Amino acid sequence: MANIGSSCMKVIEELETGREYAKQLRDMMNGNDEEEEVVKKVLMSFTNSLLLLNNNPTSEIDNPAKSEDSQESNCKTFINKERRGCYKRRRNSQTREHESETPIEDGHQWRKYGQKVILNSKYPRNYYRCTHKYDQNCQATKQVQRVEDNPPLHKTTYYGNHTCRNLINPDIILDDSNSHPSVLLRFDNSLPTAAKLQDCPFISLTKVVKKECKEDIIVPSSSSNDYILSPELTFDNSSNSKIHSDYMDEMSSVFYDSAGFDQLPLSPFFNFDE
DNA sequence: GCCATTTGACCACG
DNA sequence: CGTGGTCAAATGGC
Repeated sequence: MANIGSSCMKVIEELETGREYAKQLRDMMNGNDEEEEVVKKVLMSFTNSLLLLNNNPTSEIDNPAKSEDSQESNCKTFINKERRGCYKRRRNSQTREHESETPIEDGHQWRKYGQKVILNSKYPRNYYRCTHKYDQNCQATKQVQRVEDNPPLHKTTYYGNHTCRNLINPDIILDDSNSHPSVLLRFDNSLPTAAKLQDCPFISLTKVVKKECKEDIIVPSSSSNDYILSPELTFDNSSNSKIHSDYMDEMSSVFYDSAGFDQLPLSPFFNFDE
């Protein structure tokens, strides 16, 4: 686990950068009251976030019990090591389901993070997140559950869209012409599972992303249209500092909860009022 | 030692 | 309060 204190400092740095950008935008505004109002709100959100973080000194970070009551619930995961399972539960939008006799390979790398016995289900449900959750803030998750015995039938439910760019096999991850260009799923192919990638000709890609790419962050090309996070959000141009994943999780959850996906590439800002 | 998986704990939601 | 989704320490394979 990353050092919470230093991560916190990075978050603060990012927020300060965001606030500066918001100020610049405000200064560039000329006359449109509606736009100015939105920018003011954005500015206020950055300021409030900084205030909240600055009111939680590192001593409290190291001693979660002290600050428990003062934390917003969605900050607990970030601030508080000891309290697991605290998160913003996703909504049911942007799901896709697929059933097949074997668990399908969709060309992305997944990491299992949980397994749960489901009521009235014979088999446990397996939870996977994208391997690039932390290095590229890819929010895609999937759930795989065996639903039938004979013939074996596995139901895979996808949540969110991949924003990562490290495909195991780009040939099978093409496009979804009905929706956003970052939706990169197609179900009519199969590949070996991630665990069997030693045999896969695309193994070189998996080596690039070892350690879940904690070190090998790949900056998305600004000319490409198949990522949905604005680069302003993700990287500090001046310091070239790396993002902190937990903060980006929250940012992204705001995206997923409050915005339509077709708006995502356009807006580097969020509405924290929701 | 590194990394992915396992599994119990935790907490949001209905 | 029960269920399900996620976290993170423990564990095991390489």
